[in-house]
Amino acid sequence: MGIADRKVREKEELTQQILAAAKSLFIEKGFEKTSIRNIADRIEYSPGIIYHYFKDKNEIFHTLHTEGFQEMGKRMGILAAVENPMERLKAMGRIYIEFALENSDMYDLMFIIEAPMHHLEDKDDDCWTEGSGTFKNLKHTVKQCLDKGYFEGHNLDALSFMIWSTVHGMVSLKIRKRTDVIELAEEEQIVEKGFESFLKVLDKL
Amino acid sequence: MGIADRKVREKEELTQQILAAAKSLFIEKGFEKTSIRNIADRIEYSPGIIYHYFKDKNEIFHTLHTEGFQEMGKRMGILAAVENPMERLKAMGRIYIEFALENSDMYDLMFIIEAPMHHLEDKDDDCWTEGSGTFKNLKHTVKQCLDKGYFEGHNLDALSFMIWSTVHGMVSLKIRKRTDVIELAEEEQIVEKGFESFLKVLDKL
DNA sequence: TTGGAATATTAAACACTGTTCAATTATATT
DNA sequence: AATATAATTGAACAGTGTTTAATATTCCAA
Repeated sequence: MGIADRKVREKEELTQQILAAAKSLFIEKGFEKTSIRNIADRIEYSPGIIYHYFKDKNEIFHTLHTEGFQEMGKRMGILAAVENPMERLKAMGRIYIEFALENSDMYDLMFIIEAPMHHLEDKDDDCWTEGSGTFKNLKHTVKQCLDKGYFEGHNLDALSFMIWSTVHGMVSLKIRKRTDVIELAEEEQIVEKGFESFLKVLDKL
Repeated sequence: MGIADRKVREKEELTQQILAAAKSLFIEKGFEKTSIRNIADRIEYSPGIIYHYFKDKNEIFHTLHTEGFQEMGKRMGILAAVENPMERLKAMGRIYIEFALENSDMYDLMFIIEAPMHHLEDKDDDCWTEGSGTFKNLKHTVKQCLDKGYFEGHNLDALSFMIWSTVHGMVSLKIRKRTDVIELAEEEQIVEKGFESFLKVLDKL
């Protein structure tokens, strides 16, 4: 059935074209300001066609969202090699920030943007399964730190959430441009500097 | 000049009506999904009138933004009474979180939303003057802590930014609904629990 | 090779959006 | 009461997401 195969391939190709166009437009103009017509223009098809490949605009976002978590998961993969949980925790933070700043559009999509969370609320999609998987990994590492005697007197859930919040807070303030107004000496490196402070804090715990 | 006075008063009244309607709609539906026609409907005027009171939709946002910082500044006012900088820092965090969760719409407007930062970039409006003022206050308190021997080995700017990021991260994850997907035992109180962890961390520094 | 079925794609339409502006209504002054 | 001024309107423009009937293309069997 070579023909059917080719058709599947062609359909897949257009799907990828739509996703690529949508992604680059989301980066350029943001989710809200990207229109279906914009996407259709870029791939040189009529707007209607998009609704034969995706239910609606949110589903396009949703698909990219999932891809984002997969990319992040891939990057976190190397952490398995790090034996010491404290070192792993620090490396996790570094990779997290690196990913966020290098793919700020994706990060925005994954952790900041408002649009389509309701999509994920009821259905347990792969998407936030990945997402909560990432958080579970963090918790796992924090747990190992606790077991080793670090972070004495801390609650696992609360501490894990706080750690996540710290790195998320830094990158999201940066991404949403709340750092350049704040009159800091080295605004450009503030996230890196902040992360160094974060590492120092971890060492003292 | 009683007539002119009344006219000014009436104009001011309609301005306030527009702002009140816009605010409540922003809370209900969010900034993007609130239309000028929605606002006009609520105050029972035609859409056009709004453009005689505000330059555009962004200016409405901008005005509310400023009000948000004023309200926050007011709340931070009581901190002047707290002598001990460490205690003041903790209280600051508590007030910040309290404000953010009680006025999540405003907080969203002030620190998360993307829309109209370009408005503030060139002009030095009262708005982010207030905003950076809040951060300057934080820095001032952190400085006093450093002077008292706390936070040894830390850089002022970096540590202040990290502290701000931690509280911002917690409330923004909550506001943008990234906490209810994460499968935590007590999701409802996670920000409070996280803040307790934060306080414990401060004590160990 | 051709006819018909299946599929892919389109263009037009619907109800919405922010914004502008000429026309209208209401108010104030002379 | 007539006129000047200010406030308000509603229609229009160009854009949005989405649906759908019509069209174009591709496929397979006769």
